Amino acid sequence: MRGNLFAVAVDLVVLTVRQGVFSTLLVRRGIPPFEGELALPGGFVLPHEDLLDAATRELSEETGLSLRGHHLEQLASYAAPDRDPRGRVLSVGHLALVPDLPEPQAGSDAAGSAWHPIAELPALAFDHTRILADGVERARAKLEYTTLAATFCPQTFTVSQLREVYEAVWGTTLDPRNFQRKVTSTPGFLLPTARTTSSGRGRPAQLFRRGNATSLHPPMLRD
Amino acid sequence: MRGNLFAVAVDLVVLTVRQGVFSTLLVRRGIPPFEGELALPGGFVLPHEDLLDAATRELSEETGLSLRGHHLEQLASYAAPDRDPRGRVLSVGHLALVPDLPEPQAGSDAAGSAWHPIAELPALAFDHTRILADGVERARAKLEYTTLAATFCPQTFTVSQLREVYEAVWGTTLDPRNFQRKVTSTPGFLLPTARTTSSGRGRPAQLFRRGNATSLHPPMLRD
DNA sequence: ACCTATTCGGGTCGGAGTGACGATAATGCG
DNA sequence: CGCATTATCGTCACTCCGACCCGAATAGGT
Repeated sequence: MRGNLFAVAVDLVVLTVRQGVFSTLLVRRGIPPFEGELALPGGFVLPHEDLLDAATRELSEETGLSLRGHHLEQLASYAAPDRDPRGRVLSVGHLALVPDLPEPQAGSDAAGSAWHPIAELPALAFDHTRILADGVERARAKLEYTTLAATFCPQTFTVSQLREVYEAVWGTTLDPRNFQRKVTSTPGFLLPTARTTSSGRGRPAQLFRRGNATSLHPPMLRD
Repeated sequence: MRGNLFAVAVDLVVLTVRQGVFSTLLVRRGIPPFEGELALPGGFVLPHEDLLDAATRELSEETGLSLRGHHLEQLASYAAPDRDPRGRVLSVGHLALVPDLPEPQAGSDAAGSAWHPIAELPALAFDHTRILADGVERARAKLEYTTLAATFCPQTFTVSQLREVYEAVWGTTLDPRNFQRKVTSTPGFLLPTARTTSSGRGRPAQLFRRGNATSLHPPMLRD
């Protein structure tokens, strides 16, 4: 085997919708390079570790958040020769879609971590701005033809909450009646439960659970 | 930087349609491990090389084929700890879609290379069967909502040739009249030229060139 | 108790897109 | 010349979507 060796890292684009705002999780770097700057959570893969395991572990170490039961997929790999001043580092970007989680805790290599709205993003370390943009675009596209929007919702949720997820992620507004017809007529998207949304004004809404369906045919149209 | 170093390789899923048969390019390995077995073309990334450059170079070295002007995109990374008996190797899979190219030539590290129909695939070295399956599925999905089917065609082609691409890749049959209506009514998919398909039986067909459109809204439906 | 704002959710209507399929045009072949 | 073959246009019914109306069910104010 030739001797051209790389360090391999994983970086995570963790997306959520909190209080109607499409947001991502960023850490403030506690060590060089880019010390003190914002970056995606992530770190180096261990010698006998798989990529998804490394992503889960690094997120837990840096923010205290667990991805158990949540959506996690590989995004793409980034390996420009000069993307890391320390040397040749290939980073495998990952995308996680989670419901509104608790506030993150500071951990190893990170001076702190917090949720940031996608709409008002600061500059990030390394090429993380590009990785984040790719993750956001992947998430926006996947809402069109999959049922992944429900992964942004709590375990039971209303049609309106699901609609607000689409509106937050896409930055659009959707007609509530047409949206309701679309999602309730898709078999396996929503499982009905007892209606108990006494909170808020207006007529109480029925609560649903995620169904088994994963794809959406025909797709939901973005505007 | 921690000392957990990987060798990084690129592997290529090169897909084409030749004589109506959906096919891929495989090499017979000339060196261990898996010497003598079939594998995807690919090899290690050089110290200052980008991933797409490495993919283009490796394909040229192993088969003599050039990807200039053809579609090439990153597919996914594969990094299971035991995927290569030589040690820790991360491979970045790539997907290339090309028209009917000349027969490949044998090159470095390869005892020979040839086109193989997707429908009757032998077992491949490493985890290349999985990488190939991911590439094939990506290609099939992309024909639905992009105009990439035209990248399988020569520079000028008829609507029937384009339809045969869809039929070969999807393994289905499509109604010629509805297909014609769909592709000719999509702005920017096909650019008309002079009609000259005197070859073959039946009424001569108009020749088209690829247009500037990249996405297909609404998508082409697979069956 | 009543009205009103608000939200949920069922329904209608027209247009775009598609599948199924008929009809016509333009060639090669016997 | 007849006929098979292929390309291309056209028709019709159906589905799905966007725009919109209206009733149903609650909270809050008076």
